[in-house]
Amino acid sequence: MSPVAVPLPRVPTPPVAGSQFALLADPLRLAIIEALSREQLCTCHLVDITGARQTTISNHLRLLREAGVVLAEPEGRYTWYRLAPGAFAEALRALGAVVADGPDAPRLRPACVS
Amino acid sequence: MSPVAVPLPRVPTPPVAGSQFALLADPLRLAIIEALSREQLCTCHLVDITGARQTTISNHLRLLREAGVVLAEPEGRYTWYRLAPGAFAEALRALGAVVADGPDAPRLRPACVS
DNA sequence: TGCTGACATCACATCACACTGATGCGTTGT
DNA sequence: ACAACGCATCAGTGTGATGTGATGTCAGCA
Repeated sequence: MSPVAVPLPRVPTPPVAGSQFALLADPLRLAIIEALSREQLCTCHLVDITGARQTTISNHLRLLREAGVVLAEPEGRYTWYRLAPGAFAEALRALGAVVADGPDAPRLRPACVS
Repeated sequence: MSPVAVPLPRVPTPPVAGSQFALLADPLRLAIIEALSREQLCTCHLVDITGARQTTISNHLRLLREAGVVLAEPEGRYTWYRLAPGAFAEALRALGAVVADGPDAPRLRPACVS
């Protein structure tokens, strides 16, 4: 590590979008998110649906909770989970800006006059 | 459980969507993708823009190429890169199905009668 | 009051991924 | 023909993330 050396912001993208994509990248987490987008569920339901172990589900739910994309509502012995309102809106916006189903992007600059 | 134990498809999501999210999850790759969504570029441009090393950029471009989301067009000494048409459309569809900015999802089943 | 069930937390092992340096290849220019 | 350049590939390394088992906590019930 250099002593000063700020981590270097690479491109004008809200960094939260990248971390939201990371949340969606794991297949088990994506299954959890999709299930929660259809109905509120508690942990044991997700264990049944996905076939993963309770500890694994709980770990992923903690990540999703800390990222603010799911909300936990303890109710007696159970804990109901649901998607937070506006969850992944940032990722959707960033992805929409990229997909751009128009014609090919132009070549704005000459080849490598660094 | 069946004795043969097939790898167990977890949820009816095209698995390609998950891997597309994985491509978007890395901040450097996201920077490359966003840059290519605005204009076609060759490797050296991406080295300039991102500040990463040429080898690193080349590695990421290979991943993006193999995933079919960017197209390479060699032209003499240079290689122009651009986003493939319809790249990340699968991810956009999957994400759109999840975001659902309506009211909260319902509780369709009782708590944990596994 | 003691047991069971739902869920969270912790420590650990494993594994995949990203970065790097060295090297090779094809093209351009002199 | 040789050098410089753009770019790809390869092998090595370190780090972070994921799954797992053990354990702890709290609520409900007999």
